[in-house]
Amino acid sequence: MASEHQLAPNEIDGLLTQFHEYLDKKQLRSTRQRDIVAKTFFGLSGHVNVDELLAHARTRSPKLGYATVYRTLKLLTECGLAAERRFGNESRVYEVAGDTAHHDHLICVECGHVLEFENEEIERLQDKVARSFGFTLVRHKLELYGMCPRARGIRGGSCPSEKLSGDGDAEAASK
Amino acid sequence: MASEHQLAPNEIDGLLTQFHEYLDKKQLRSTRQRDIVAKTFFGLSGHVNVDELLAHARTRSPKLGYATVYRTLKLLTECGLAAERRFGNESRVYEVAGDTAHHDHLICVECGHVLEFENEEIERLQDKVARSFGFTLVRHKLELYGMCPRARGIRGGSCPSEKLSGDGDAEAASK
DNA sequence: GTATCTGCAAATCATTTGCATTCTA
DNA sequence: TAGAATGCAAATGATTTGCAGATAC
Repeated sequence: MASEHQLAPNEIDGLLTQFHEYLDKKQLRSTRQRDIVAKTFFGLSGHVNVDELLAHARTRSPKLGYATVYRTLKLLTECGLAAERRFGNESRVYEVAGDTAHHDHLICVECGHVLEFENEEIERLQDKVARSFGFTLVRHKLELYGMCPRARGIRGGSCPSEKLSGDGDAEAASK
Repeated sequence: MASEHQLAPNEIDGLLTQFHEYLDKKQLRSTRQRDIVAKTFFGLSGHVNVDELLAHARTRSPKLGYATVYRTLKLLTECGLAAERRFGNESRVYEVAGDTAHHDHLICVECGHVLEFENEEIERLQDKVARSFGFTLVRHKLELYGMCPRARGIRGGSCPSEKLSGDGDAEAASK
């Protein structure tokens, strides 16, 4: 999918430690399942949906259920290690925190493929706007919806915008 | 709600005409219910959710059902007269098209109140980014989440950010 | 030991769909 | 009149919740 790099094992451990610290602080318990869900999540890249995460996590803990995954993702989101996203009408996907801070999304309205980009200047302006209203910016969500070059020409045809993203990954047929 | 102005009757009629043209073009039928839903929608300002819209529309057509409202909103969205939004985990709300073109949202993470803003410069940059990927920008969604001044000081207290927006409308207790 | 967590199944919520009936072109 | 739209109710899909048993502290 988009432009994410797998995290290195030591990075994963770092995030897991942060998770544990959060659990401690909130006097919640550190359990085998929570660790599995968290580590599995950190090990995945890009936009992770609940089904995917559950499937992967079940290789380590077969009886794991949706409820636990949802509950754990909620915790991860609370402590900032995961970020929820929703594109168009799709259902939720989650991203690992590290990525989160500084990238936004460019979505092809024809083929649905999602690219990621960063733009310091836009971020700066966002901050400025927020401050002008007296707000302290916590996070933001910017999604650009457009037509990729192919889609614009060949309306109705397939729209392999991923060919443009430089990470050659054929997931456009999804959904 | 945010900073919307009620549309004038002639503006509403204009939009309704556009809707009819779209229906024509698609060879769909113009019906009493569709008109009622559309006009009711155009007459509401700000972020309209389906329940609200249904409730209002039922004053004119009591047996109107959810299905029709959803189906009509889908049409309105297709032809660009409505825009779907989704903030955080809330369910969908719709905005009338006119508004849509050039404003984005600033949301207080404490009190949930939503302000609107416009920023030409950000728009320009968005366009630039999209073009740099070869995309033609169709629409965008920018949401800034932050803490309003009161919330930052008085954590846990109420967060009447609407007091700042200059349109003195007390809907913060919503949700 | 006790409060918290898990896993299951049942519940909920928003949205969509099937179908008999009603209406528009 | 034929094809499309409505309104109801039932279906769906995603997410949440209740609860009995398992587990962490």
